[in-house]
Amino acid sequence: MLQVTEIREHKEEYIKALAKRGLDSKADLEAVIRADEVRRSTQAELDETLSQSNKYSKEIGMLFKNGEVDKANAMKEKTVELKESSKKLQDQLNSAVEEMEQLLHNLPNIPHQSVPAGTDENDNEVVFEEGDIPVLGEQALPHWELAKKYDLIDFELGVKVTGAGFPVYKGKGAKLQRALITYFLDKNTEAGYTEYQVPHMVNEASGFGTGQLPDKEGQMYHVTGDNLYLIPTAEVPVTNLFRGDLLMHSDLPITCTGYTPCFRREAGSYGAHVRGLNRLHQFDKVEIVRIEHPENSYAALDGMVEHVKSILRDLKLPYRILRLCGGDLGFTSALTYDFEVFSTAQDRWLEISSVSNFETFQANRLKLRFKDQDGKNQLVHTLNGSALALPRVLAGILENYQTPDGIRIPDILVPYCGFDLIS
RNA sequence: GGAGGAAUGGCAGAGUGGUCGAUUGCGGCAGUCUUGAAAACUGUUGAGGGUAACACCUCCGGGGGUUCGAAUCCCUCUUCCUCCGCCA
Repeated sequence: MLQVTEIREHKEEYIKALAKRGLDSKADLEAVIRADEVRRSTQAELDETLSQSNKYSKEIGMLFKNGEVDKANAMKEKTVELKESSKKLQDQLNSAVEEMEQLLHNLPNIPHQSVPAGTDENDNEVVFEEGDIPVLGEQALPHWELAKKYDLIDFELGVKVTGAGFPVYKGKGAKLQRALITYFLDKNTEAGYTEYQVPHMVNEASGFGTGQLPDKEGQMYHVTGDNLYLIPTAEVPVTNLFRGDLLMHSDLPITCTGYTPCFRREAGSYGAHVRGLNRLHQFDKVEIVRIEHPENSYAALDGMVEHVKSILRDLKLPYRILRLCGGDLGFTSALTYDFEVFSTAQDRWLEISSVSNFETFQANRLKLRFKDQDGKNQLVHTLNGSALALPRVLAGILENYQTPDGIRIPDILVPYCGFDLIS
């Protein structure tokens, strides 16, 4: 959520920046400023009324104490009118605040200056590319066929038990999955991230805190009986661990990692691009989250990018990094780098990580602040990234590591798997 | 699920209708002492709105009510604790 004071001070810059998202925000921003003006003037009027009635109350108290009952009762009558007008002003204030918040909830984050303008994924900027794309023979198969051939994943069983998009991992497929999770967590904790195991369902306040609600209501599974949401990413429960906190500057940075399954409804997309592991309703992901001093957040973002790079180097997978354009940038993000692995048998890039700086956008909703060196309370910057999302990494490994003898296991994973070939 | 108790500032913990936004301790910050640090001592220190700065207003788990006046009384919701029941 954007901050009103910032909108007031930087209206023109904000309009320009939001235009990179293809958003004409002039009317909305001005409406926010207007609602805020109404809010402030109503508040001032209300304060004045309350101040007057507080004064009367104190005097009445004194009069009673001195036994001047008649005078006190006379003064009571004076407060009647004040009470009525303060009630009316309170109602006016509430509706002004509500109107302002409604508008604010629907405004996305301000893109960082380095974010390129653009309308969709075609306008994303490739900023880095590394790793050799393997040359596979004619007989190379896409991962869903390899999964079937070696009996690693059973999509039909998932359909039977739950529905499409809920795969069942079996045997070496399940073991490889577990190996990846453990390896990612080890890698992240070695880099200083503290491991957390968090709930897989969250309440409404948490969904709001990280920005999934009300914006993406329909994309989360909603447990209506208890009004809880299945998490779409560990970002939600992990970041919300700190909701409402007032930290000390010496507490920063806070760095967390956690493995969770992720649940996404993602309705309305079918066809070749969502086959196999490409898009699922339930998938596994290891997430990293950082809570940073505003001055350090972009250095931290670079650090996260380097960290994810090192994982992909370990796995020896060919990948590239994109800087998302305004049109493809998530609602809450100021700057996002997407990592994509090249899936050789499908001849396409698959997104396996998304690393973002949210600046104060989430912190403002979370009321997550810290006391800075001058003793002032400031909003923190929050960041997160996947390190990594499992299914497409698995797809990349299956496809890129396939040989006529079977699927080789990347060296780094062999100790975690206990085997080096799937045949 | 049943029966009781509780929720107060970053934390701990007083306060049961009228200078209470709240005693005190810890923590934080500043200073004295010290080569420096620790200890000790002194001072300072809740949050939000508002203002050029004051003033002023709001906030004692959330919401509602009683009253001229509520941390304090009433209703309601949530959460936590104790006991009982059920259970991996």
